[in-house]
Amino acid sequence: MPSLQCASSSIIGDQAITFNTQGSVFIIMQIVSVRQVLGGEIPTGTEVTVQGWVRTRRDSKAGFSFIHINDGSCFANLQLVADQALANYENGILRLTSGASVSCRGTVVESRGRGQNVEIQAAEIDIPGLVEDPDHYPIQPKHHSYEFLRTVAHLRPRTNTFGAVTRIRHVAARAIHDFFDRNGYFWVNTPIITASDAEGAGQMFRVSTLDLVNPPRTDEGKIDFGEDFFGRETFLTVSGQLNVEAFCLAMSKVYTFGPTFRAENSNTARHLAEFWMVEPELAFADLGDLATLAEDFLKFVFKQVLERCPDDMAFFAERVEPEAIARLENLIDSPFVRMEYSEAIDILQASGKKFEFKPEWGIDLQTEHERFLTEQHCKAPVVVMNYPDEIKAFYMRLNDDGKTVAAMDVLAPGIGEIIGGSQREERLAVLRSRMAQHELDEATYSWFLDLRRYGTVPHAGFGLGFERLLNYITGLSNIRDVIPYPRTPGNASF
RNA sequence: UCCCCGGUAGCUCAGCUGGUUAGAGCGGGUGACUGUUAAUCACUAGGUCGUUGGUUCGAAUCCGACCCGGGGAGCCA
Repeated sequence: MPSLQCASSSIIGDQAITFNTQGSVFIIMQIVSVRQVLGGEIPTGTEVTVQGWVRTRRDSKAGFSFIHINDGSCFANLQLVADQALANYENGILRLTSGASVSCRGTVVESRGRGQNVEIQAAEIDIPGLVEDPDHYPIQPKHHSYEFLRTVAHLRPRTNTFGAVTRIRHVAARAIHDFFDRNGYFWVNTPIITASDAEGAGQMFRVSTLDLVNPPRTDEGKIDFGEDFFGRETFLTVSGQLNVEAFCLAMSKVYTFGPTFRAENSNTARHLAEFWMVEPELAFADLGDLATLAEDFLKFVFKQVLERCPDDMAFFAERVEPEAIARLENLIDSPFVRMEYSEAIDILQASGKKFEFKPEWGIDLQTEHERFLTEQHCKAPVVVMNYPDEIKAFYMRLNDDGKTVAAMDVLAPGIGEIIGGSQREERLAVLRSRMAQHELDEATYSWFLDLRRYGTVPHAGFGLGFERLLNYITGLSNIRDVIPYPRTPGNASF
């Protein structure tokens, strides 16, 4: 609290702290977090209450026990020293096992052991909940496989790994909002329920209140969605882009950040049926502006995570991906590699590598191609720009060459496509002809076409998979390990 | 959805060219010891070997089907 220099008092959660003009701290109520104690915010000699869950307990026959607790506030555990003189020592403290909850009143003291600067000399340890059946409690102080932890998604927040993931996820989300806020973007909450299929970005989940067993039928015997809740077929959104474009052409700089749904039968470490997507859209901008935005954006988020989560990142570097910190630092310091799609194809063809799919102008880049470019050729994230129009969506802007569109993908080592974006086709006539090519019904998109009729401007935007970003930051390789409750084909447990 | 690999104690795994009572480490319990650090040492409990059919005198082990998980691919963020 050194930054607080004038007399003041504040209440944060359950604690009330009063400061005098000299900066001394008087604590009235003293429920504090492990982070505050270990961070040196609480002077030694102060009586406090700390609360959390037991990680390990060790007993000394000299008549006391060491209890390590974690409350999620930070990576590190706090050591409680419990003397046998405590009233519930025999019946309570000696029965503490991993996972039990404790509330401890005690004094912050300098530690007499190594491994921590301070610890709590307990005066009283309340135990709201022991672990029943401790020999079957799944979370032990040892290595667990990620596969196993997914089967206990309700308990894995208690592990080092998932605690770190949760804190980093929070900080990254905050950083995303901060980045856009500082750069004049407005957060637009686009609808979750939608009647339009955004460019066929993927299979959609149907939203309906019809009786599935006996639905109303039209005269032709088809299901009568006119009788459905919204009077038409509706789905969960696969992208907020089309909706946010309308706000872009009024607010200039906007973004969405929310859940997105894809009913694809994708069984990979990179796909979820429910994930969070960030979609900025900026007016009066071209593809180059967009690539710059993507780069600035990623660098800002990475920087924030490194600054605010050093302990968590150190853990991932030590246990998961040795390069986790170094590669973020390198990325922050160096410009992204940008290349034309045509150039990427040339590089792949000249590489002499044997690919399962032969790189040829006109095909979409395969995972093996992306990996070569990011992991071997550039050893850095790569922005590939201007793809053949046949392999990209209808709304992407047709380039003057007539055969490519102003699309870009940001590819990250180990993850593949982390961002996909484009400059949008703002010319009404061109957009209509591209819609015709894609056999899209103009009536469905009439409002989207209006945006080109009434004060159209060049604009561009991208989509970023939030969980893929977290995979890249943490080095965790499976997308199911960076979201609290993963939804994948055949699995909606918890 | 396709290709490959796997499912043995609460967890991580060994055992699998078929053959007595299926093992280890961690975790749990008991005890010893210690300002301890995923402590250490001793003892101990704990398993219908994914499910289901089949081959065989005999199956954790071989074969089929199914379920679940992992890796890779496609689709994409």
